[in-house]
Amino acid sequence: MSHRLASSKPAEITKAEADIRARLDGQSFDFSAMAAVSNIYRAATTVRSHMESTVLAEHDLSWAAFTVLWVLWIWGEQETRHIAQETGSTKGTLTGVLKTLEQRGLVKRSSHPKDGRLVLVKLTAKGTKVIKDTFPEFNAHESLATAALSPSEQEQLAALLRKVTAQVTRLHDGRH
Amino acid sequence: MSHRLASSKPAEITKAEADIRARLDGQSFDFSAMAAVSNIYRAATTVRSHMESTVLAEHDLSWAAFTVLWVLWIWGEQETRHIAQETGSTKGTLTGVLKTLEQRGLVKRSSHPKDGRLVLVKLTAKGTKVIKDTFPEFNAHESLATAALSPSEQEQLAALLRKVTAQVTRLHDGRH
DNA sequence: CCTAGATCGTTAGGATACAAACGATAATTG
DNA sequence: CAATTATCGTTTGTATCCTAACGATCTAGG
Repeated sequence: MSHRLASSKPAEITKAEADIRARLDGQSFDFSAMAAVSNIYRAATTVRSHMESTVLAEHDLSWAAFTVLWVLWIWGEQETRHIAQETGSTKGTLTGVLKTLEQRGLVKRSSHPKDGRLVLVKLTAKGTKVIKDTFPEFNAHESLATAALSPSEQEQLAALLRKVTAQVTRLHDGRH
Repeated sequence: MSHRLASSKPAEITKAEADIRARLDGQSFDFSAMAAVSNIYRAATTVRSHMESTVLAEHDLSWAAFTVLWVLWIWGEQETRHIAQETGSTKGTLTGVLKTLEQRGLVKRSSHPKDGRLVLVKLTAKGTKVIKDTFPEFNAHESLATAALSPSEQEQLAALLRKVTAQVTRLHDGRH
């Protein structure tokens, strides 16, 4: 028996909950919060590793590299700091990803004409072709991944997750 | 402007969708699937990094280490392969985590009496104390993280995510 | 001006995780 | 019983990502 808290079988979830309550021995705790958080994490790693081993591996792209190309494709030339915000990675990580992408000729870096600290990044023709070829395939796998949900459930899921992200961000920023 | 697709403001989401549809230029694609997947990933990294920098840092535990202690605490002595399944990490990763935990005196490894290939792992008294102290704090932060959702929404979220995980797992295993 | 502080991208170092190869042990098969 | 096959945990090599320190550049205040 495995993945007990992540199981989709109600009986196993109930069993897991009972095991946990027994161990906590009367202490109160928030089971639904725990179930929500642990399933967020598990779903994320499962989906990501699936995408990496299927679509992204075929096109020789890491998750981070794909995300960068996608952002540049949708919103055009961007400052590095904005790419970092959009993709949710740090500046340091981005430096490495951009270096790789530039070596492969998929993006082009240039310095900002007005502000010498900034670096602008844009897709090359080759990079545009790569993301144009990759995205439909990626999106098709996203469709498959969420195929067990109705469209309205998918939107509901996204809405719930946005609330969680916003709440945690608020907690984190609020401490400073 | 940042995190446009992850925004909790409907206007920004609509704007992002319009940008994407414009770029795709008539190609059909599954927007709700994309929104669901990208928000799963963003919520996961946000929550994880929050937990690591608050609760887990105080107790000097990594996310993986915490998960291992938790599994051992709830379900008692386990074979290594079962811990790997429960925590969703690979055997190789687990070897490293267990080595660290054993050096710190939080877990104890022993060989299976009947099957020499297997390794059994259990909490020490010290390890039990650590997880007993850490979990309530961790769970309190899980509560905070999901505080923007009602209890029923939290359960709904977990249920939707379980479906996604199960679906992707099915896709992945089904290919062999 | 010009100096002090802020901001940006890069770099360096460390932590984490995975896949593949390996040795040891069990199970299976003839 | 012998030999092949399978399974388990560990090791090794690689890739990824983060934090912190750093140099370069811009901005404000005197």
